[in-house]
Amino acid sequence: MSLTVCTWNINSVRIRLDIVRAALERLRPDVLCLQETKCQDDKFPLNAIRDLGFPHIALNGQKGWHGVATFSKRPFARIEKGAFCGKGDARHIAVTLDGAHALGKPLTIHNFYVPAGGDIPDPELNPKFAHKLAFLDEVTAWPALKADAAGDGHAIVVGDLNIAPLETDVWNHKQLLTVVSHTPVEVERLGAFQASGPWVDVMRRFVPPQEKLFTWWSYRSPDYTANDRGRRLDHVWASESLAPSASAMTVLKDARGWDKPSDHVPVAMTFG
DNA sequence: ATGGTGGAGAATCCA
Repeated sequence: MSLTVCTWNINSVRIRLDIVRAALERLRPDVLCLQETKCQDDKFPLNAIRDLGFPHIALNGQKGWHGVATFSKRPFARIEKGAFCGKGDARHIAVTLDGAHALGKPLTIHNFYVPAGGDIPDPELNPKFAHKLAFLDEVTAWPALKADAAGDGHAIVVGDLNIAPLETDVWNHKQLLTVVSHTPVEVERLGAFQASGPWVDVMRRFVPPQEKLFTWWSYRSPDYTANDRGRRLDHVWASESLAPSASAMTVLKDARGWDKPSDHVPVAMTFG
């Protein structure tokens, strides 16, 4: 008995239902967390998702951009939507499964879409970068999240965190030190967020920090396989109580080469 | 130093 959680920045859920189906057939998750759904809740393809075997659907969407959604084979005992930085941005949803599953305890899954931060890595010059840092600070200080990490149940943080923290999380560490997603100030903020749980970076239990590991390849390159210029922007963190149960991981790199791909690929983590 | 591509949704804005 096990439980698999998958996270994927889908970059528009409505135009990629076919590859959502394909990824589900490959990964067979119990829970799928999507980011960048780019879909208002009242326009969400609920029936298509139910037909894929996910009767329980939690939405936090908005028109045009951002948006997160979590689908589950098991019912939700609780759904919570965080609002950060005084904005109405749809960048978080948390669901709690009761203890009637393989892990035997209530499980809360936080699904995040952290602001990308624009192009200039200076909060004085670039309000988007300032927003990214402020968002991370607010999440780090969020009492509900810390309580989940330290609570009696299990907890997971997944999502597009838009930061590649390790040297091996980017194709060229030195070259990307000044590129938003890998700058020291962001990496420090992400580290503070991770330490606030504390949360365990379970992906790196399967691929050691000495080895490169990517989940995103830019659209702005004609061939994503050329020189493998990727970054690890998507993450799975587990509470300390849950981390030892992580038993398998798949980064579905093939998905970057599918028809009409997202620029991110799905990451599936099995527990138990 | 720049531009490269892709989605939303109606001109750019965002990634």
